[in-house]
Amino acid sequence: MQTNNIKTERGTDWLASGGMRPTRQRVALAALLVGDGQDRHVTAESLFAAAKKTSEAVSLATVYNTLRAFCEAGLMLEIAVEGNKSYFDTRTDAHPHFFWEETSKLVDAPVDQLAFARLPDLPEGTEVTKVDVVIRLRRV
Amino acid sequence: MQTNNIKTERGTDWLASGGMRPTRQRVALAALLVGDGQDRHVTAESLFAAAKKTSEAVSLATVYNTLRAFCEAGLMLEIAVEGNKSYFDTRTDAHPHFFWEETSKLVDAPVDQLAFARLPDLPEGTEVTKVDVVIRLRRV
DNA sequence: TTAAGTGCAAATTATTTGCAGTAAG
DNA sequence: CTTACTGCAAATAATTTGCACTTAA
Repeated sequence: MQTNNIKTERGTDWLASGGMRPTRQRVALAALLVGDGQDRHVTAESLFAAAKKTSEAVSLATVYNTLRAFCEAGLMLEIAVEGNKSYFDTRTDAHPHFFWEETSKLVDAPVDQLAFARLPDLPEGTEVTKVDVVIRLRRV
Repeated sequence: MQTNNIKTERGTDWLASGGMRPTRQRVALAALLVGDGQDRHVTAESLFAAAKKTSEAVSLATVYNTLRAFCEAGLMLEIAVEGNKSYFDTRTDAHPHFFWEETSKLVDAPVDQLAFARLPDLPEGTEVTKVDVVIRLRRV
């Protein structure tokens, strides 16, 4: 199938850009994550469920280990929005998030629409590694 | 001891302001949390450890249940900074946090020093419940 | 060939819950 | 008294790890 070839190719390129060996499992997960060129937010469980639906299933432990590996390779970022489960984002530049509390859904917010007029003075001897902004939403 | 009476009294008042019955365990935890009038950030484990050092020990399960109850009563807020453990803050107004990644320490950042020039437009049919800002720090 | 990657099941960590006993109003 | 609270131990949820097997380079 042509479509899948393209997705696989995108995934393989993405892996290569992080210096990662294209194993069968990684290629399958990468195709799910970046195959359509869109940014994606997943939990280990949600990605595991998505993989199970394809012809290339991957074990849950490998999904966990692979997401960690993608983060270490700089291909993904981990985001803390709930105290109990980890979210992973394929977009790696600094940007804010919308989070629906009712459905636990996480999406990107437009980065160009966020601007700080002022950030708090940093404590002595520290520097910022990252500023996380999570805008929590409720249906109205 | 006079000091402890004051701490206990502050804790009891705080419980009352949330409409909570002042049981022995709650009073002990409240004294640790708000006894000196300062805002405090704890995890269930850190509060459990602090309680164990006093003459009024509390079981770990009760620490968990009580922190949850304090949040439901509006006396504390839960903050997500790491995907694996929950932090609880005695300060309940909207304010940013500093988080030391090396030590997993969480503290308040001065709220008056934070200002948004612009926030992203919200998706249709939603309203903001809360905007979380976590400034992650590294020792330099 | 060989170091890296994978999958299972068992281990760990954080947290919740069932239930019998205890205490506050 | 009576209902809410507590503590333990067992249950659950999310995640990691040990180890034998497999595979990309």
